[in-house]
Amino acid sequence: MARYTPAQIEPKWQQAWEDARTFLARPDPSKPKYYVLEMFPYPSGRIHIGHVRNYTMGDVIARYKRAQGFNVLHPMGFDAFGMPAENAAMASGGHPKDWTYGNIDDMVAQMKPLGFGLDWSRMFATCDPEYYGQQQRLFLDMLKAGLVYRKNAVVNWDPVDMTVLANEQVIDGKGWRSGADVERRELTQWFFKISEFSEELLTALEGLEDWPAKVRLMQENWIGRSRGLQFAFSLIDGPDGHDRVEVYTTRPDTLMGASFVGISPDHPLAKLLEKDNPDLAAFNADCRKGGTTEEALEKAEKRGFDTGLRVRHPFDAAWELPVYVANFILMDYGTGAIFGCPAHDQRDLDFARKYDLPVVSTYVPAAGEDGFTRPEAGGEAYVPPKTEKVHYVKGFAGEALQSGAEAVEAAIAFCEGKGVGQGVTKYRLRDWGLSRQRYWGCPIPVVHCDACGVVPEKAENLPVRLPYDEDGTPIDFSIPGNPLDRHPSWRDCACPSCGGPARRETDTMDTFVDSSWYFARFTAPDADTPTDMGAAEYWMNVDQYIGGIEHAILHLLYSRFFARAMVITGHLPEKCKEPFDALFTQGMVTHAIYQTRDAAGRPVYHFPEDVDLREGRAFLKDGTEAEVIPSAKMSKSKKNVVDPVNIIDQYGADTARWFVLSDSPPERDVEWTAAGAEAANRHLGRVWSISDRIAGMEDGPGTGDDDLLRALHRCIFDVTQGVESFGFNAAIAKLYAFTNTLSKSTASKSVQRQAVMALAQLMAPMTPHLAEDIWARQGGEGLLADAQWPKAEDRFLVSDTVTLPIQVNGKRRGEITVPKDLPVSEVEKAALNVDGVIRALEGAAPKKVIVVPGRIVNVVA
RNA sequence: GCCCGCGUGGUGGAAUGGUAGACACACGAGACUUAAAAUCUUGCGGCGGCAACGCCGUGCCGGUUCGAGUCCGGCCGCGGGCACCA
Repeated sequence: MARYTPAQIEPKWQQAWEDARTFLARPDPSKPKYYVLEMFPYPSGRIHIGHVRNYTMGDVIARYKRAQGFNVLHPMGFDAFGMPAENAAMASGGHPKDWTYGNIDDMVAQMKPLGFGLDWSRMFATCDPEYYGQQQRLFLDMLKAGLVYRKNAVVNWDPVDMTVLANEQVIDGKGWRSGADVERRELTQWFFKISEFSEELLTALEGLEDWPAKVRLMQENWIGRSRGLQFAFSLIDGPDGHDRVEVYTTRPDTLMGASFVGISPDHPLAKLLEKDNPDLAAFNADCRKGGTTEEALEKAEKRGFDTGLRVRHPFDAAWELPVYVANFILMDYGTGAIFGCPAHDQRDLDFARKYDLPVVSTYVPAAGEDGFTRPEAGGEAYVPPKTEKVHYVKGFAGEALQSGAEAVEAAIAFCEGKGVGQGVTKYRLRDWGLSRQRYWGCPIPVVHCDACGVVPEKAENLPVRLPYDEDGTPIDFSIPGNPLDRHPSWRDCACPSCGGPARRETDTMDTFVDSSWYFARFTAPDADTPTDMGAAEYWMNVDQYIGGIEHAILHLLYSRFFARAMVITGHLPEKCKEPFDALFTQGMVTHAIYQTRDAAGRPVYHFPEDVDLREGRAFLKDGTEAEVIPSAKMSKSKKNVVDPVNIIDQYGADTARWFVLSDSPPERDVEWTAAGAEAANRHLGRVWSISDRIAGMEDGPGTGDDDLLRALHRCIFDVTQGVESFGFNAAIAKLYAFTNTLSKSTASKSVQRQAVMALAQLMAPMTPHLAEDIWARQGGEGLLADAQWPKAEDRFLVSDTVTLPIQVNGKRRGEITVPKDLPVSEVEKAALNVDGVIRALEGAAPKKVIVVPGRIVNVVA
C-alpha cells in the first residue's frame, strides 16, 4: 500500500501549476473577474504562521472563485519601507536596502513551498523606485489638486539623540535608546487633507455592507462627528489682541453649570502669556513632556495653572469665570479651549475639586433625587446617556424635563437667537501628517528654494531616488539623525523653477502612503503611470480584502481617502472611490508560552521545540517543569513561535494550511498546538489512504450507494456554504464528518470513486496538492485547479420525512419522525403521544402547542 | 483615560431565537502485535441511578419570549486599537 508523501507531492504539483501558468492573471472580458487580496506583508525576513493563515484564507477564496468560473487576480507584494530596516542598519551595520531586498528574497523562498495560487509576475516592493516614483507623481498631482499642504505639528523629540521618535520608540515617556525624557516639539510638516472628506468618509460607510460592522463602527468613532456650539467668552482685561476666548462644547445645555474656562498649553493665549510668566512657561514646558499619543495625554494626571485672567459668562455680565491652562485639553480638537462643567463631567469634577472651583448641577435624575447625591454634595459627576430624559434645574432652553440631546438642540437654537455663537458640526478626524524624519521611505518630491519657496520636482526628474552611498562610501546609519539631511550631494540641487541653488526636502513619506494605493498598482504593476485606467477599469475593485483587525482604522481609512484622491486626480475611475467591496478581518495565531524563572525570579522563556508535553504539563529536557501560559500572541521575545518552514519540512504545506483553518473561526485567534498539527497531518494521510483503497477496489455492485451520494451532496452543500461565508472551520468539520462516512462506506467502486474525487475538489482550496494528487490518481481529467466546482443536487438533499424534537415548556422530551408535509394538526397529535411528553404533562391538558413546521414542537403545560 | 470586541466540557470550538457541546485535540477502555509505534473500534459536561431516566449546566445578576449560548439592561474578567510599529 502506498503512503501519503507530501515532500514528493507538493513540489510536483507546484511545478505543474507553474508550467501550466495556472495562476497568471490576464484580463479577459468574456469572464467575470474576481480580485482577492490579502494585506501585503512587511519583509521582516521570516514568514510566520500568522502569514500562513492569512494567505491561506485568501488562497481558499481565490481557488474557490476560480473553480466557480471567475477570472481571478490574486497578487502578492511587500510593504517594504519602514523603521525596522533602519533599526537593523543602526544595530548591526549594513544598508536598509540590502537588508530589505535580502529579506524579500528569503520570504519569497519561504512562501513558494506553501503552494499559494498567486500571480507572482505582478510582485513588487514599495521600496522599488518604479513604485515609489509613481507614488511621488501621485503626491505632486495631489499637491496640485490642493489635497496636500504644510503646517506645524508636534512630534516626539529626543533631546539627547537629537532625533524625532516614533510613538513605539517612546517608552514610559522616555526615548528607547537614550532614556531621556521625551519632549513634544513643533516642526513644519506635510499633511494630506483627509479632514476635508470627513463627512463623505463617514456617510459612505453605510454603503460598505460587506465590511464587518465593528470596523465600520470603529471608523465612525474615529471620524467622530459631533454637534455642538461654538461661542466666545469675553475676556476681562485680556492682553493685546485677545479680548475673547473661543470655545467649542458638545454640551451647551450645561452652560449654567460652567465653573471655569480651560485652554490648551499650546493655545495662542497660553503661548502669549508664558512670555511674561516664568511659572506658566515652566508649567507649559512640563505639559509638553511625555509622548504625543492620545493615551499618554489622557492618562497623565490632570493638572491646571490659573492664568489669573477672568472671562464673563455670556448670559450674566456679573458672572466671572477663571481661565486655566490645563494639560488635558488638546489644541488639535475643537478650538483648543473649553468651559468646564464639573457637575456633569468626571474629569472636570476632579479638576474643580483639586483647584477648589464651584460645582453646580444643571440637571438631576428625572425620577427625583431620592438616593441621589448631587456632585456639589460630594457625589460623582452625573453623566447619564444623552438619550435619557433628565430634570433641568438650571436649564435655559426647552422643557424642564427633556433628554440631553433635545436640550443640546434647544440650547443651540436659544444661543443662536441671542447672538451667542452658532451651532457647528465638528469632526475628531485630523489631517494626515505624512512627513517622517527618516531615511528609509519614499522621498517627498519637492525642493526648497530661497527665491521660489517650496517647488515641486519636475515630472521628468522622477523618481527622486534615495541615495545608496555618500559620495562613494556607504551611508553610515550609526550616526544619529536623518542621513538625507547630512548628505550634501543628494540634498543640494538646482531649483526646478529658477535653476538657482536649492535644497531637497529631506523628510520622507509615512509608510501608510505606500500601502494606501498598492492594491491599485497590482492591476498594472509595470505601467509607466501610477495606474492604467483600462486595467483598473477591468480589475478594480478589490472584491475581497483580507487582513488583520489592527488595520481597522488607519490603513483602511487612509486607503479610502487615497482612492478618492486618485479619482479626483484622474488615476482611478469613479467606481473606485470605495476600493474594497468586501472586507474580512482575521484573527491571530497564538501559542502557549513556556516559562521558568531564574535565580533572581526573572522569567526565562523556552521554545516549543525545547519542551516535552506530557498530559498538559511541560517539561524541559533536564526534567524541570515549566509553567504553561496559554494562548498568547506570538512574539520572538517570549519564544512562543513556530516557524512555518519547520512545519512544512515535518508535515508538508497542506497540513499547515489545513490546520490554520480548522478548529477556530477565521475572525478569531487560533492557538497553534503541536498535537493539532499532528492530527491534521494524520487526517490528510487518512484521506490519501481512502483514495488509495478505492483505486484498488474491484468494479461491481456495493451497498448503500444512495446513502453515500446523499452524504456527499449534503457535504458539497455545506462546504460551499462554509467557504462562501468564511466559515472555513465549519467547512472543515463537515469534511471530517464526510471522510468518516466515506471510510466506512461499502458502496460500489464507481460511487466511491465519484465521492473521493468530489471530496478532493472540496478540499482543494485548503489542501491543493493532496487534492490534485488524488484527482490524478483517480483518473481525473486535466488539472484539478482547472475543474469546475461540484454542485449539490437537490434530489440528494431533500428527504420525505423529517425528525422533529418535541419540547415541553422549552425542555426536550422526545422526538418524532413524520412525513415532511404532515398537517400541523397531525403533528400536534403525534407530539402529544410521545412517552416523554405524556410523562412531563403528568395527566394535565396542554395549554398550547406551538408547531414550527420542519423545525420543532413546543408544548406549553 | 477613551473606543471596540470576546467569555460555551479537561482543551480548540459547533449551534438562521428552535434537540447546547457538531468536528477535532487530550484522556480512558478494547482489537491487532512477542512488544511498541502506527492503525482500527469504543467511551467521554457535572450530579444521582444497575438501568430507564431525572436534576443542573453556555462568566455573574435581571428582563423580553411558547422557547435565549443567541435579543435587551447592569456587573465581572480577558483581549485589541488610540493617529510616527506595520
